[in-house]
Amino acid sequence: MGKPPTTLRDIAKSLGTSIGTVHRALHDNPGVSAQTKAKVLEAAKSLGYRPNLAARYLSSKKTLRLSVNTLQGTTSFWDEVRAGIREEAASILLENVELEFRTCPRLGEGEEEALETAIDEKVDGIIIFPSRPQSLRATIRRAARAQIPVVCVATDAPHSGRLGIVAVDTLASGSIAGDLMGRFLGPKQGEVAITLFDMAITEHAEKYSAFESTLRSFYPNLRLLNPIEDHDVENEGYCKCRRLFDEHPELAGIYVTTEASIPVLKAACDANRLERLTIITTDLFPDLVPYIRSGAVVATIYQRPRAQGQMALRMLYEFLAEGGQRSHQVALAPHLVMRGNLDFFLRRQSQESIAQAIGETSHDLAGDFA
Amino acid sequence: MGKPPTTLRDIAKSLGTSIGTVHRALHDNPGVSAQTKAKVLEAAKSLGYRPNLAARYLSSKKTLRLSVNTLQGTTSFWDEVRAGIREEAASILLENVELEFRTCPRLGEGEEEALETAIDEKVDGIIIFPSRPQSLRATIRRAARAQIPVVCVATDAPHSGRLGIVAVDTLASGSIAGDLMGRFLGPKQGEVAITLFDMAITEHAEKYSAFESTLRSFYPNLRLLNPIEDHDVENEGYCKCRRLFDEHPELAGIYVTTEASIPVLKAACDANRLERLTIITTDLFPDLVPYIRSGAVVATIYQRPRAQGQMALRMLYEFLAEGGQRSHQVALAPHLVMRGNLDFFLRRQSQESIAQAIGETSHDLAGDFA
DNA sequence: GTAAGTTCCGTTAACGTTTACGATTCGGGG
DNA sequence: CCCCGAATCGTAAACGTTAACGGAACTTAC
Repeated sequence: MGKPPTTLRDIAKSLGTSIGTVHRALHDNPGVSAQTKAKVLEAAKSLGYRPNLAARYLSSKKTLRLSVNTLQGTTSFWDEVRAGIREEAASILLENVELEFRTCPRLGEGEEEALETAIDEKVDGIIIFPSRPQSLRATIRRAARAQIPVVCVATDAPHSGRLGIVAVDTLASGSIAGDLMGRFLGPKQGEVAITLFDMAITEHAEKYSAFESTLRSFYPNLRLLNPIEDHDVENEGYCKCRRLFDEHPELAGIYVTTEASIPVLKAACDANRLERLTIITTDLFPDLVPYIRSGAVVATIYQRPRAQGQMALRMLYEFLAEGGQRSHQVALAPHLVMRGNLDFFLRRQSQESIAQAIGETSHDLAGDFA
Repeated sequence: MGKPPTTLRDIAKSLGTSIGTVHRALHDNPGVSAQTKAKVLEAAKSLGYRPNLAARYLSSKKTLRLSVNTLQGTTSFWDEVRAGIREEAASILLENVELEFRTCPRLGEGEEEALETAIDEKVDGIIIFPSRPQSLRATIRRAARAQIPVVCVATDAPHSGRLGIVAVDTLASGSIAGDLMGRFLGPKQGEVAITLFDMAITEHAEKYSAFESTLRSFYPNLRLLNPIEDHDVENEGYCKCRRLFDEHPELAGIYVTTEASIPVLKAACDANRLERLTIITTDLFPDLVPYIRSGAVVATIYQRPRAQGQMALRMLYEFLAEGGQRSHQVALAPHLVMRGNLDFFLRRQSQESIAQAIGETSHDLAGDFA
């Protein structure tokens, strides 16, 4: 418990060599024979050496450059993600991170190029939203080979060699939506629909599957229609939903998983179905607020963009700082927003943007500590 | 942007004095005249001096001793809180915190003494659950006067000079419960009950008020009965509920805010009312699981004990490390657990306890955050 | 056989802060 | 006048790591 930690000097003394050699060996810098290097590594392990980060930072003072490759976005989702990243970066005591934001204007537009320039400029780590996971896989691999850790946020890029992933738990999201839908609609027979971005994206397929399986096992009176894909194109979502409403005049509920929920709501409004539909949406942004307040949207599943950003930065930083042994799979629980607690979440968001406008992290007014 | 930060030496040079004097002045150590001290402080401010934490830690290597004064508890709630604290402490890169746990066996039993010994032993900071806020107020004041920051968790101790408070948002909890209750019960007339610990505790009174106001504004068909207080006494909760069920045979729903929800459920079971009641509970622990799985409890509002612990430790540490300017009022959004997403939360908890049994911090599905 | 180049390794000065110790002044009591 | 203590300040050695430099040994090339 109270043993002083082993230092480079301890290792050097135990081997009868010098501090410089030990340092070179541990960082496989050139200038040390394979034999002594092996000895050093062994001694380090057996003595339980762990680098003193304070000393390291003090000595080298090199800052970590992190690239944040995300989306402009049509809602405030990605602004919140970036705010979370900034906030977490600011709360690091050793102030040794520098953020570089590379923001794509539209879905998939130039995301590969942005990632490539980040790699070429030799940043120390990358946080990325891989909107087209399969087309980015090769480039993420390239980063991994260049020893640049990549953390995915919101969407995973499987088999890409990425370091980790932060996202909302799809199972929890889909099944809470299913549970609520089932309870809200009651025991009558009925049809339920779901809209999503694209079944080819793992997260969306999983949400669908969780929603479907919850309905099937607990609410067999409800029949789930085939999923509607909108590919984040406003018109596509609107048109498909209009047709859906025409073809299914008895539709009882709809779960909108897509980021672009407004077109769906517009379609429901234009089809004069807003009142008779039980609508559950995803995320929270200004345009959605009136629908929630009026009760047209009974609930929305908030994906906690800020927490996603915070966790992503934290994961990356811990890895870079100490070779982080923490989990690299973070699945956040979604939040449920309804009329009653809507103000709580709005207050939060606005507090954040005010604080951001002031330029620093949020201050406290009620601190009566001397 | 790229300016090197100002150091003690910079201040000393600008005043033509020495580094030692500057240091003494900044820490109001004895041995420096009032005049030069003022000059140093002014120069420090005007040069924008901020201490280099890495150097400070490297040089002094004193560790922060933090006392964690919580409850044994009848559920796993407080175990989770402590796990969150431990986890967050372990993730601090400079490993300079030492935790001392002072755990009271029962509610309010010896909590004042525990706090006093923590103060007397001159710990650097305290995380506390003030189960009887008013009776602890004086002692917390004493800590504040002794320059020991105190962070309250789960319950606030107002006007006590405490540094900060971490808790679940009562407004969000109470009103989401109200919203769900209203939607679940539908448009029929009906009576709804609520149980809580004690209306004298701010948090519980606020939850009641939020629940009540949500019902009143959105679901006027539901009538809320007077709150039932159980004071965390098993028998009291059970008996009062039995009487409630006898006197209100048409009761439609009940919101159980108390930590001890099992007695209430037992009462409902013994009164043969489990199926006809819509029950919303609080928190998540093993004994509650079968009720949720069977559908007897439609939903439970999870207070995120782990996140509360994490945030509390973080708040305390940031204050001690850098004089933390962050907000000292953290209100967490509660999580909603239902049949569908129950497994997600159970997986989380069990993984945590496995990791804890192994002896270190959680290596997997790391947590909930912010 | 010397100059130059390699390969390996030891030494040392930083980094910014804390802390212990030494130096200087000034007043006053002997 | 000398000594002592108090008050105020300067100096220097740590803390553990990095990075640059220099030296020794040993090869290769002329």
